[in-house]
Amino acid sequence: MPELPEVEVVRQGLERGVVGRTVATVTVGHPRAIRRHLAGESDFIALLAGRRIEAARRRGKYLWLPLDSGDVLQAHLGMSGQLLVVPPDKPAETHLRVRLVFLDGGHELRYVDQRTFGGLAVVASEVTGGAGQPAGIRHIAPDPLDPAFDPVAFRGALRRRRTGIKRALLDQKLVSGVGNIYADEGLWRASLHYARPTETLRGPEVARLLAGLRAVLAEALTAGGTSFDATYVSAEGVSGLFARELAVYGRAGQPCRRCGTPIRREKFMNRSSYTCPRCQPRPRRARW
DNA sequence: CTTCAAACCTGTGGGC
DNA sequence: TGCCCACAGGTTTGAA
Repeated sequence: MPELPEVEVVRQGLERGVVGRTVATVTVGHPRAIRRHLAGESDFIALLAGRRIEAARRRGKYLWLPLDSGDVLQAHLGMSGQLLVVPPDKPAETHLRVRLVFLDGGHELRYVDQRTFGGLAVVASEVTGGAGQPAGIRHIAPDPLDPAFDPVAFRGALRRRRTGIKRALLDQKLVSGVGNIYADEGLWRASLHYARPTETLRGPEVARLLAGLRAVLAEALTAGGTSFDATYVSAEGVSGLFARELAVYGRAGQPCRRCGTPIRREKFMNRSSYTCPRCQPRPRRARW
């Protein structure tokens, strides 16, 4: 669901809404939402109660809140997760899974998730990580907008792969934050087909792809993210406006914004891929 | 080690 | 109205 722009919008909302505040009580409404917290519900609650939230951080699609205990509250929104900062008297959402009440009696932090693919966990922060990065997400690569992102390493890693370019873009170990929407949008901007074998990519093509990804991610972030419905909203419940800027995603049959050819939708990796048949011709050697 | 399909969930919308 | 299928922005798992 949420990709880099949407998750970053949530992070910014958490920075405004919960950083500097101290947790009073925690309620877990669905055990599946904290299944990654292996020690269980009572341990999860005990590690949060009385702790002050020091910051709101993100890597790729992962979020975490460093606590004054040295632990971090880690979150992944999965396909349908939301972290909402709402008044305590607001009625419970249908899929409310976890509720954090604060000592100051102000707005609560609620984890709401229809499908529960995402969830929360309290984990020890990585000692050597510097920024207190959770140990469990060390394998997540920097995102294309991160100063730590290394384009040379990215190109090398791509060339060593034996798969199609879109599959590689969705692999968070290579580059993070990119999901189905922004992979399709980035590939369209670079005029590359999703089934292009990674090992055949030339240097300029990788540079074009990276530039396309960076541009679309930055523009989407400025617009507050992509939101087709009320599932993808900021911590304050606001929908982003980037859906109307999309070039290919969800635009099957509509004219390509570059050449007018109707956008094509295909099933790929158990999901949909959108391409312009003219701007992004299928490579002779296709791989997926 | 890499690659890939299936599984994990709940809900919505379209066709009949 | 109801039923059934396809589909939804992600990650993990296990098999090959």
